[in-house]
Amino acid sequence: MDLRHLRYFQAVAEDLSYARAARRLRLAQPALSRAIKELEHDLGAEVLERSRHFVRLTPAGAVLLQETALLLDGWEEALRRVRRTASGEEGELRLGYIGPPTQPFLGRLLHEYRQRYPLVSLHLEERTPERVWEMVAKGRLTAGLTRPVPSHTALGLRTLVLREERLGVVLRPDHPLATRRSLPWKSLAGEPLIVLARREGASLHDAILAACRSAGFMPRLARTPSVIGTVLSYTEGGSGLGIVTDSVLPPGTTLRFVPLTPAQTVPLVLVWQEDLDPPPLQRFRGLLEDWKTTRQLWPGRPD
Amino acid sequence: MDLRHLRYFQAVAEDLSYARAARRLRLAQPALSRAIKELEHDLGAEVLERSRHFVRLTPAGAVLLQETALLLDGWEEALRRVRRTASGEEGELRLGYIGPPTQPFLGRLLHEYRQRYPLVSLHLEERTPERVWEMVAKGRLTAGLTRPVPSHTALGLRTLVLREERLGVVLRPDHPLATRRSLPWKSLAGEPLIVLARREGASLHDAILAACRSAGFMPRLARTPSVIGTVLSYTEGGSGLGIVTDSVLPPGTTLRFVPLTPAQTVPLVLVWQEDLDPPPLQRFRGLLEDWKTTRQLWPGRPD
DNA sequence: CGTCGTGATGCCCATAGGGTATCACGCGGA
DNA sequence: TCCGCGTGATACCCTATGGGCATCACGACG
Repeated sequence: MDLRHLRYFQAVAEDLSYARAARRLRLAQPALSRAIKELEHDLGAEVLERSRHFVRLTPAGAVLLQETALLLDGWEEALRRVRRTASGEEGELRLGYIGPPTQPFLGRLLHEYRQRYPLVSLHLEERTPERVWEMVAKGRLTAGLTRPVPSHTALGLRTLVLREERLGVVLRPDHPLATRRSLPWKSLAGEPLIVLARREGASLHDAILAACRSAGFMPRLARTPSVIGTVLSYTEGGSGLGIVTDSVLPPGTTLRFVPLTPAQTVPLVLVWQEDLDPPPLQRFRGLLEDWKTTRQLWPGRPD
Repeated sequence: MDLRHLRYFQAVAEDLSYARAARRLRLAQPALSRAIKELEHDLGAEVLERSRHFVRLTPAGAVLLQETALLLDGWEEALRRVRRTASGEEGELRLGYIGPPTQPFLGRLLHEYRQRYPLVSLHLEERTPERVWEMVAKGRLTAGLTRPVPSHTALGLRTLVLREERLGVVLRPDHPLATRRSLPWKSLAGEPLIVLARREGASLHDAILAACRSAGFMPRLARTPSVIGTVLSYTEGGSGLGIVTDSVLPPGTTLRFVPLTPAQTVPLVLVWQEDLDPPPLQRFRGLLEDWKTTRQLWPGRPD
C-alpha cells in the first residue's frame, strides 16, 4: 500500500465514478479497479460500494477519504518545507558578531536578508572576536562576523575576508594634526594612546602593538577601555590619541580619523565550519559577497 | 515518490548507515542507495550527506525526517481508524426508539453496547413510533426501535422482530378480576377504557380497536392520554381499564396485568434501511439478536 | 600493508502495474 | 420493444520498476 493507492482512491471517491476518475488520472479504468481492490485487500475492509450504476463510500471509505486528504495535503506541505529548507529559504542562522566594526552595515544587511528569506529564524549574539570564533568552532553558532583568531583551531574553519580595515588615529578636530591625510606610526612615540583592551580583541590590540614595534618604539598605553565608544570618548575628552580601525567612527561625529603609515590593517571576516554549511548560511554568504562587490557594506569608505 | 521511499529514508536516517538500515529492512544495500537517490532526485534536494565513513543528515534531511515520522505515524493511526470504522468499533449510531416498551432493556442494552464499542458515538432520539419509522426511512436515523408502520414506504426498509407483545388490561389489585389469568376481549364491552392516543402510536391503538371489533363490540374510550404513564395513573385512580402491552408495567407496581384472549399482539421491531447498514448497526443488531436468544431483553416475561 | 566495512555502480531478472480487448448489465431514447 | 451507450469487472499481455548479486573505490584499523 502506498501513496499511489491513496491518490487513486481519493480520485474515485471524489468523482464517485471509476471511469471519470480514470480519465482524470490519465489512466485506463481497469488499472483503477485493480488498485482499489488492492487497497481494500491491504486494509482488510471495503471502502467503496459499487454497483454497475453508482459508486458510493462505505463508512470506512468516508473515514479513509478524510484521512487521505489530510495525509496528502500534509505531505505536500512537508515537501514544500523540505525544499525550502534545502534552498535556504527556511531554517536557522545563528550569527555571532562583534559590534563596532559591523555596525556600519549589519542592521541594513540583516534587514535585507530577512526580506529575502523571511522564514529563516535569525539568532544574533554579540561577543568579543575570540568568543565568536570559538563559538563557531564549537558549532554553537552557524557563522560569525569577527576578527581572525589564527591560534585557535583553524582546522575545519573557513573564512571570507570582507575588508581589510586600516588602522589610524582618532583626533579632535582642533588637534594640530587633524588635517593630515596620514601620519607615520612613529609620530605616536611617547604619546598617550587609547587602545581597546586586549581581552576585547587580541588581534586588534596586537596589530597595534606590532605596528608600533615595527616603527621602533614602545607604545605608551594611557587607557585600555573595553568598549570602542569609550576609546572615542577618552579621545574627545583629551586623554590621549585613540587608535582604531577606520570603520568605527559614528556618522556625524566631529572626531577626525587619520590613517597611519605604513598601512596596517586588521581584517573583518565571516567564519564558518567548512563541513557545516547549511543553506541559510550559503544564502547569507551570497548576500555578503554581493554587497561586498557592490560596495554596500561600507558606503563611502575605501576598501 | 511513495511511502516506500519515506520508510527507507527514515531507516537510514535513524541508523545513519545504509548497511545497517538495509539489514534492518531485510534488503540488499544497493537497493537502499538507489531508493535514497530517487528520493533526492524527486525532492530536488540532498537529504543525506554521505562519505564512505559516515552518513549524516543535511538540514533538509533533518526536516524530512521529522515530517516523515509525523506522516508515517499519522498514517498508521489513520489505518487503525479506517479498520475500526469498518469493523464497527468506531463510528456513529443514531438510534430512534419509543420509550415505554423499550424501557425494560434499553438502558442495560446501551450500557453493554458502549462497553463493547466505546468509540461509537451514540445518538438517541425518543419519538412516536410513526416518527421513528419515518426518520429511519429518510436516513435521519441509522435505525429505530419501534412498531411497524406498514403503510409507510416499506420499500428498502428491513425489520427485525424483537418480540410480539401481548395486549392486556391493567387492573388495580382490588379489582374483582385482578386475580384472573386471562380475560376475553368481550368482557371489556361497555367498560370505560384508557388507551394511548392514536397520534402517539397508531399500530397499538388500531390493534386494540381491531381486537374489540373482532370480539363484536365498539370500545368505549374513556380517556386517550398521550403518555403510557398516564394510562396507568388513570387506571390506578379508578377512571377505567387501561389497555397496554405487557412490557410497560414498571417493576414494583401494585397494578396487575391480565392478558386478553384471543391473544392480540403488537410487535416491537428494529428497523433500518436495507442498503444502509453501517458496521456499528451490524454490531448493534448482533447484540440485540444475542440478547433476544438469551432472553435478556425482557427477563422473566414470556415471548 | 593487507583486511574489513563502507556506499556506489553495473547488470540481470521477477514482477508489479499499466494497457487493450472484452464481458455483463441497466438505463434511455428511438 | 430493442438497440446503443456507459458502467465496473475480468483476462491477458507487456514493459519498466525495484530488488539481488557481484564488484569497485576508498579510508580506517590492526
